[in-house]
Amino acid sequence: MTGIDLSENLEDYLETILELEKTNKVARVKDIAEHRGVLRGSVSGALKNLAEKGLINYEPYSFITLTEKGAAVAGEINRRHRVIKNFLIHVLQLDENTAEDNACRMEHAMDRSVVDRLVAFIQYIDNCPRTDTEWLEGFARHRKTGGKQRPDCRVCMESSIEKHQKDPGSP
Amino acid sequence: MTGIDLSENLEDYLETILELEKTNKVARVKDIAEHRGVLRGSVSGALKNLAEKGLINYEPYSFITLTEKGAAVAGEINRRHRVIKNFLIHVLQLDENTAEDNACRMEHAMDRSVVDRLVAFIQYIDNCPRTDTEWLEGFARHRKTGGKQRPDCRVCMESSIEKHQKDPGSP
DNA sequence: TAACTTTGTTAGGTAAATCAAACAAAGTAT
DNA sequence: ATACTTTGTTTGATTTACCTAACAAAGTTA
Repeated sequence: MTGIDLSENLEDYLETILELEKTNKVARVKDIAEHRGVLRGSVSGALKNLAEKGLINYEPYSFITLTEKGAAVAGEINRRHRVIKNFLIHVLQLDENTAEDNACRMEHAMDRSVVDRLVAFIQYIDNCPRTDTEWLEGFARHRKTGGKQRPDCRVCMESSIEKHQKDPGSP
Repeated sequence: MTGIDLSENLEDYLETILELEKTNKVARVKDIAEHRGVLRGSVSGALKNLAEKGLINYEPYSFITLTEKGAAVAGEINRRHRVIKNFLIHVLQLDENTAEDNACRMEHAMDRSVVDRLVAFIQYIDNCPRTDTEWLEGFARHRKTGGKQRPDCRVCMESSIEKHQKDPGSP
């Protein structure tokens, strides 16, 4: 889509550079190395590679910034990351760390089309009055009780209908 | 969990061998190579590796089978694959091919804990009368209309309540 | 059983990534 | 400005996974 086929590694480098740009204006080899848990020497090689592909502005010993093209690619990867993490935290109700770690890996494994569908799904959950906060709390309960203990479904659903009548726009 | 840390590649080899065992009783180098889209020479190397790790029964020129340990690992990977694919098809409503391709990649990227949570989520959807077939059809509609055109939510939910009254065990 | 085909192995080479460690450039401080 | 520290680069080795191509074993057929 963005017209570029990068290895997972290079994608991660781009994402790292994007984050460092956000906090520090520019990225430096040392910071990239720390962020990614590799040695500085390893970073230099990757940077040459990204520069050749026209994704970063880079001269030896210079600061590093994303080109327009690089920013587009990094933004797309970052979007995937955020969508997946959001799903893991707010729908699957996983903890922050697990969500972050898994999102980091999943973002390389999922097609754009799948991420888009996940966005639509989250949006549907957010808009349909069936799947409101009560429903999400129900999932937490379901997990904890192993799905054994079923609540009174009629009562549960009617309460959501009432809420939706009062404020059809909320959840 | 299974006490083994394999590369994505070796995981894929194991999974392939499991599938070939199912259809052909044993796996052969040629079939593995075809299945994975690599040359036979590449397979030999991987097999030595898996044999060293005690995951397959393998002597040069012999048939290949999974050891008990190998079958456990392959089974776990295969379970992930099935769960993810099931979610992609039945919840996100993606087509078979997209689901298969993405599941193949995602299975290496997701912790067991996340897959377990996904299982619980699917189970919750299957059991809660709010998220019945009608709700899933609603998602299809929501996507096609871009989420603009909202149905009458009260009517929609009441119809599900009624169905649930008649047959509380169905969805 | 001898010749041919298929299947499996080995050897040597390539491409990512990494590391360790020597080296060079830049930045800082006295 | 010189010495010291930090930061960045380079080189050579290692690992994983692949390929090509030559070779060897097994299976098939006449």
